[in-house]
Amino acid sequence: MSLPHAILTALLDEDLTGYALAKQFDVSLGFFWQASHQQIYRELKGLHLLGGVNVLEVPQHGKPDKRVYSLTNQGRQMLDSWITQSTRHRGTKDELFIKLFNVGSVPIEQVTEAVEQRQVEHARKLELYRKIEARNYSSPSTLPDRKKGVYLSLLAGIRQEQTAVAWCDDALDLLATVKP
Amino acid sequence: MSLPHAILTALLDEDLTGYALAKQFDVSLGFFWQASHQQIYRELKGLHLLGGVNVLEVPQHGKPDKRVYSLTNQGRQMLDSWITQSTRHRGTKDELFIKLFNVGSVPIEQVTEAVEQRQVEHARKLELYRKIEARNYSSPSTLPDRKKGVYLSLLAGIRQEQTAVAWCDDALDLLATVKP
DNA sequence: GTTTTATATGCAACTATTTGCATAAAAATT
DNA sequence: AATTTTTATGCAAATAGTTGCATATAAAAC
Repeated sequence: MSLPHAILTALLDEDLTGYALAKQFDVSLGFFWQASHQQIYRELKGLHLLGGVNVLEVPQHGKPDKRVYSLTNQGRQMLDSWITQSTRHRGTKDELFIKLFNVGSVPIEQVTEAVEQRQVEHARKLELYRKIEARNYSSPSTLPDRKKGVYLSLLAGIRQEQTAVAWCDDALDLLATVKP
Repeated sequence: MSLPHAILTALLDEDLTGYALAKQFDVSLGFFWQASHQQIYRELKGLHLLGGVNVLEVPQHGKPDKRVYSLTNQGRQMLDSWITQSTRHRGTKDELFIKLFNVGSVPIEQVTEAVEQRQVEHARKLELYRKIEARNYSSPSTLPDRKKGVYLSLLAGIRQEQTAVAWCDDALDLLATVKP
């Protein structure tokens, strides 16, 4: 039930094609709610049927016609009423912890390797988030209201990744004491 | 592809019925990989077909027969080979951030409320984790190898929740500056 | 005494998500 | 000149996960 609203949210600031939405998801909202282009195209169709978005078909030569989607008033209302509904929280779902639960029963090197790889991923993401922060949110005290939520999301991402990187360090230390 | 391995992992230390597995998931592995009892019963059937688990049918009066599952050598091998496979990392998927991306376009009270509720959830989980820590992991330096991974998972949980609770504080501060 | 909770299993239907495939041309790179 | 990437759309199938239902008893709480 969230993807449609994520799409409507992405359309708040600009009109976008399905393709552009997918790209957008890769660099901002997608940090917190990923979606493939197939999913997005499917949902856009659904949202159009429900009247949440308008389509403007822009003919192109050779390529398939561009379909530029924009938010309707009804789409805005959908967001408004969705916001009031209870936010459901999915717990963590992470294979890495299942692997950790196997420590002592399986070869330790593989688990250690998994944690090392994970640390690299977290470090990369942290670096990326920090770059975005430096570029767009260097003075958070003067942010316009419209950007405060996005900034807070980024901040959550940064702290999550920091915590994760630090935990990987400690985990690797303790895993090093496990007999093979 | 993870739930079967989560189940095999839970069977490492003790034989369990589907029902007991579901309960187990609610208090340990399930902090990091939740599953409903319907899912678990379904997967157990599949694992039995694949030879990963044995079943012992224990007749009972009135209630349906108890089916106690135990790990087979093949099940152990499944875990061994799964451990070597690359760990895939699902990014965050959290509605709350979609709501935050709406700040400035929707009534702010609702978003604030969502963050407040979330903070309560995180605080509750943190408290629970700490209790478990105090009860079972008070001296992490003398832990047997078999428990080190579980402890590290718990530690990750604790740090995640701490980070989240603190972030909620800061988020509420900034959201308080948004005009309604 | 009645209601609720815990034990114990499972099917069926629905919703959500992922993966694989398919097309087609412009633009950029090698 | 040839290859790769980017733009742009979408179907179909498979996998995963949720929700609703169904059954049935014992034990505990009210």
